[in-house]
Amino acid sequence: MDSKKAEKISKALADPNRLTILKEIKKNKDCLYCVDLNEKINLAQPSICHHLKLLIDTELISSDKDGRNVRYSLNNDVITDYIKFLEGLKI
Amino acid sequence: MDSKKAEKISKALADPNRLTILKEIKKNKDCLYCVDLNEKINLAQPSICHHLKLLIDTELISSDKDGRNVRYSLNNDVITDYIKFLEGLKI
DNA sequence: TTTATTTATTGAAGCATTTGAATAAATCTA
DNA sequence: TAGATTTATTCAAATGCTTCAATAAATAAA
Repeated sequence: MDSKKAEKISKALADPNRLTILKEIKKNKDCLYCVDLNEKINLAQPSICHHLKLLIDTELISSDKDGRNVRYSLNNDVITDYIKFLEGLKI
Repeated sequence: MDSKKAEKISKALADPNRLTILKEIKKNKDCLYCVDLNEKINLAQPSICHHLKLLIDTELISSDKDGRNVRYSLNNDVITDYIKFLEGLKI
């Protein structure tokens, strides 16, 4: 992973609501519908949608259309690559 | 490491110039003077100072006064803790 | 087909971050 | 001590990010 990608992922992780979304996805065993987040996060629906889009852009999560819902899941491998980048910063 | 701290570190890592500073510290074997950065980074001195302060605030780096210079060094343990937080996000 | 539900988009307000000029503070050197 | 060098601070402009109201689009249910 290059610096540009790491910068984008860092930016995606630099928001309390987006971290909450990631933790909720984990809590729901890698499967979460957008509508469930409206109950968990104190934000208007377009704001949640905006954060989800940002997480998808960085490929931290993926989306799967399921009827009129969308199911979100975590991309472990992207986090793993990001961790490798961070290990590379260490002395 | 709690979410609040992880969020701050993410924010600190979410800037190309700050990532460059960290990489330069590594390149200089965990020992870098501020004045050296002026040659490496295309920013005015107050801007570099601002970024360094931010990295110090998150404890990603430490500063040691050395005469009229300041020596910056990396805190591996904070990166390690941040990585542990990220591992905790994975499924 | 009509209505309800879920998600996405647009646009604007409010807030935070980045940047550098000006300047101050600290310390080294002559 | 006077001048040079290095780092820090203040403040304002420019830019970017977060948020939500309004609205659209897509699909399910009645």
